Amino acid sequence: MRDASQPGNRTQALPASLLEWYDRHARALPWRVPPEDSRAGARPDPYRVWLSEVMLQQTTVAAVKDYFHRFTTRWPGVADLAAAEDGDVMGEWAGLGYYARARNLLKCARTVVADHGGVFPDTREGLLTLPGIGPYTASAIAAIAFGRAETVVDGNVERVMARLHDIHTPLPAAKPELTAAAARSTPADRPGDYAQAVMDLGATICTPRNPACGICPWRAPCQARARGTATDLPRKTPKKAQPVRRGIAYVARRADGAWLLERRPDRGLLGGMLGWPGSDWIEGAPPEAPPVAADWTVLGAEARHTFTHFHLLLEIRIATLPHESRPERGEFLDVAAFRPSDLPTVMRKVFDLARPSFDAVM
DNA sequence: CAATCGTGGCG
DNA sequence: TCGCCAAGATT
Repeated sequence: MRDASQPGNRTQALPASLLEWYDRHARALPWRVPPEDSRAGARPDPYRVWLSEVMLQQTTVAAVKDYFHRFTTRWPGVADLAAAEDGDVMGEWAGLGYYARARNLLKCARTVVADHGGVFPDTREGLLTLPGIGPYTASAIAAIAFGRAETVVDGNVERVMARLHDIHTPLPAAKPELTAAAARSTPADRPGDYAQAVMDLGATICTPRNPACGICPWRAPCQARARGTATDLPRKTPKKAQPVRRGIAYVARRADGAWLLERRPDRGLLGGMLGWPGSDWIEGAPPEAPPVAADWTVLGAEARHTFTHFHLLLEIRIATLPHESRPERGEFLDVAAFRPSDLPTVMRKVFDLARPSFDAVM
């Protein structure tokens, strides 16, 4: 019997067995066409595929679902999104994280409308020219929305390939090797379903911890399972410890109830998002940085938050301001215009800690 | 290539 | 409590 995982085996037994599994176990998702419809030639809306793939970058399906529904309800097509106000899109994205994605989402929508007649390019190469669309997303859209036989490599595919072929090279150095392995088993038929099948497999069976090898459709050809190395793969280069940074956030309310907020610059951490005026976040003592001269009260509780590469401890100071107050930084948002849900999570934490103190007085 | 860039869940 | 992890892109 031949080993189906060996390169050079062109029987395509690997995609066939996985697609058979996918036909029975595909998860129903709002941006997805069911496998039976897909086999009949149906394809999903490229706009919805693009939006879902951008939202899913480094983000779980569970976290994305509500955001996807709100975005597609408010902006049903790419032209609707392209015409949206920046602040509305950033506010709708608030809480999902990696806010450069939202900035690039808008740039991309506007480019598609302005330079492509409102129609997404239907090739990987064409898609790669658009903001926020990298190697993974370009291949995913080309395969899923346009039926092109592109190789889709995300974290799931890397893990599945590392185990299937028992590859011990640590990531990210192993990336080319894993991509080559994935390319060898990408089928010309149903490439979009195949890509989603590998990702479903990685998300539900070939999981990072406690993989369910016993019920895996690829248990027979899997070399890591045969050698007992599955849970050790893929190997990764160790990452360094995260430092603690400290800062001060200033929460102020005017006598008429308006809140003092600030739009952050379009680059860097939380770029383009609404937030409370504050100091820089640094290791060591946080610098004073009040947006306006006032009688600032130090709040007892601090906001704690962990970002990708540091922990943050935010001291909170609050003040009520007179009508004639003219802050050096930030702008007043009246009660009707301020939605706490427009804030990124760290800023919403600050708000939740500070608000009771205002409720008591106002 | 390595660093930057969020958040929530889970063992 | 903590580290790891999730359908990565950009610089």
